[in-house]
Amino acid sequence: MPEPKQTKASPTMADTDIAIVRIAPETSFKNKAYEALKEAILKMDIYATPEPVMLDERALSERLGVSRTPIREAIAMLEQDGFVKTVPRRGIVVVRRTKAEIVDMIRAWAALESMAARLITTTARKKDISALRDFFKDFSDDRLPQDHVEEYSKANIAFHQALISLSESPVLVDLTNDLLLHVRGYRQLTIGRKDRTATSLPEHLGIIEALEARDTELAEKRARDHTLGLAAYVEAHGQELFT
Amino acid sequence: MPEPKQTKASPTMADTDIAIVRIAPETSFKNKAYEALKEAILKMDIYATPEPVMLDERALSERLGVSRTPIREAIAMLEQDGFVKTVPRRGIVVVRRTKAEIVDMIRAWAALESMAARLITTTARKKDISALRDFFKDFSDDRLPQDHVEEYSKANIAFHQALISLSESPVLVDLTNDLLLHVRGYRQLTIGRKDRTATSLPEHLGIIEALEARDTELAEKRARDHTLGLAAYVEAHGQELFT
DNA sequence: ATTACGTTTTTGGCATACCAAATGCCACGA
DNA sequence: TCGTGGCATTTGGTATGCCAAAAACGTAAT
Repeated sequence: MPEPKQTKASPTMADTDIAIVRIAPETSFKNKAYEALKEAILKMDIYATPEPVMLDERALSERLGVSRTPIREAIAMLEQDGFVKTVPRRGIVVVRRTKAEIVDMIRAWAALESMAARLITTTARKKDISALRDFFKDFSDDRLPQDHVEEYSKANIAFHQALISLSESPVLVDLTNDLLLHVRGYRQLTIGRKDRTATSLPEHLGIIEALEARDTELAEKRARDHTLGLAAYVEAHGQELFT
Repeated sequence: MPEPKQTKASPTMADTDIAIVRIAPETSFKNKAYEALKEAILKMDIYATPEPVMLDERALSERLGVSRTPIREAIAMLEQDGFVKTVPRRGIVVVRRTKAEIVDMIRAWAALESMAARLITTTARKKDISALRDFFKDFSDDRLPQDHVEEYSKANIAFHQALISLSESPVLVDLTNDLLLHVRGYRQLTIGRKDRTATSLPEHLGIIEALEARDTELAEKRARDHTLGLAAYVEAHGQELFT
């Protein structure tokens, strides 16, 4: 094995030469198809039509300009993610979550985020914690979140993702991101509701304060209760959305 | 190869006959390969050899008696699970987790389990909660867990899985099962350690008591702290295991 | 018109062939 | 001895073709 032996005083190749960046891995068609399909699925409003949304391998391979093989591998990956379900000899159906499933996911999210909050109180820098306020700097008493629901919704998601990231726990980050992807479609119509938006911002600030105070238990509790509140809200008011 | 074609059976078929159970879906080779490979990976001790463990598509397809196509689809799924990583033009490598990653996973597990405990206090039946003690009925002051580490380890895992199941939250169940699969390999050598085993059983009983008492906060705290204790233990003593 | 039944079409599952990049081996030459 | 270049091999990536199960369609009998 040609291991880079640093003591090798070879005249031909100095260790001090320009940085070679390992070239470009050039993602495979399989991964490209995966990304493309994932994005397409997340973009569409799955809960709009009553009939199940179906995918066709051959149609997809034609549209993406590749053969069925990488498409099928991408489908297999998406199925692992829980985005699609292929029924043998029937077709590939985009999975629709029930309200109960969404609520369940939000609860798991709450669990992970509260743990993130716990970790943050012991490891994150004050500067980074305080920076979380910036996500809401465009809102104030003069510019209420409930009057700019769409914009606030984006800031909201960005805040939560930044919060989790502060935990410096890749597992927590990845798991919550996955959950968020599933919840998001449903969420477009829920988190943005004015009635919840009003209480959202103060709760966020409360979480930040607890983090800054290094109050582990309080931060955990506030983070948990905030997201559990969303779960309860969806459970109570989600009926009008679908099913 | 000409398969013996089974001709369409009876001419008339009454709707009133026995319940047909949708036939057998007969899992595809793709899924069979997925299960087989997953089990094989979990069974082997990945942390035994210094060199990375590699898989070969063609060798696998030959051993399992199927073509490369379903094998590749199975590999794609395993990669989504994080069990393997395929490096283009290089090979498929079984992923080895670092101690830090294992600790991180255990923390996420703690988060999910504490949420499960929380839910259980509000929904589970007393009878089902109490039944959790049965997992440890073979242990007592006369038969200490630390004297039967292997056996206790199995009971331990079964207890945790049963606990999570009581939450009746499919998401929590699935997520923790996934995490457990990853931790398990590492875990064979950690959770079974005598020094931790001694304190494990009392903590479990403490969790059960809090659940029975419907003390949401206490149950959550005990469940969390118990598993976080394992994380701390691995972080402190896991060095001897690998890396 | 409706039902029964045979045919065609569609669709996912699987096998196979070929490609190109990465490696390894080995002969050749300084 | 050591490095160099090239050829054969290995390996994952992709394209294609065929198969059988199902659905879709069509047609004839009641």
